Amino acid sequence: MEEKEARLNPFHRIYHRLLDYYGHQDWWPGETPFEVMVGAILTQNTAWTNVEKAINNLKRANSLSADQIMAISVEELADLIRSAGYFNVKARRLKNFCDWYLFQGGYEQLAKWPTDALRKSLLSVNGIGPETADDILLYVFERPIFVIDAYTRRLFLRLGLIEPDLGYEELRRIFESELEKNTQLYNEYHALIVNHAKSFCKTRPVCETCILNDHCPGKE
DNA sequence: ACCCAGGGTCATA
DNA sequence: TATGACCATGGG
Repeated sequence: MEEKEARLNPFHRIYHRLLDYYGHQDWWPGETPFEVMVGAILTQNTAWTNVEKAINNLKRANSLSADQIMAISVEELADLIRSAGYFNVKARRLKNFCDWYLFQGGYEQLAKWPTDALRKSLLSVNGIGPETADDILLYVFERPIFVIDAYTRRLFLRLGLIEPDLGYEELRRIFESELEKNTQLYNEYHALIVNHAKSFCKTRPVCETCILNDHCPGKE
């Protein structure tokens, strides 16, 4: 390994290895900010492929807007997002979110908010927890917030870089203090972690930590 | 048939 | 504050 890489802390080193291996991810998938926000709610504990179908249904029904989601019944909405799982819960969550979103004046108004206030307000919506809020803050409002998900936790635990029993906010604080506060960096990093988790033992002939850790047990 | 997926809420102790 | 039950589809 080059001398340059050796100077980086582990959190930077893993980032560069992932980026070298998988390349630029161009996240979040979605054509509009609103679509990204809907996707963030629909993908809660759910495979993305199931979310894509739900979003396509909403598009085909001309319902992928806050106004339309508020206009149709919760049953109708649940039917459209059926493939995303938890459809009754998520239909209510989408309505809760759209109600909040419209009341706050939509994207242009929300974009003016300071990050702390915006995060608190997002978390006040029933159905939006820390990870969903941070997806929206990072990928829609382009704030330097590091998203912690189950993959991040698992990977860095296996790499021996974090303790097992840290809470969401504690982990976020660690990542945000180990890395410079940079929206593009956090955007790419989270996307790389998710991509890595999906492909490490399926399409790639390596175990999860092989390409990231010089002492990976899977390397024999 | 089983396991997991880009979580979050609510009831209970 | 800390667990556990619950939500539910679709692919491996």
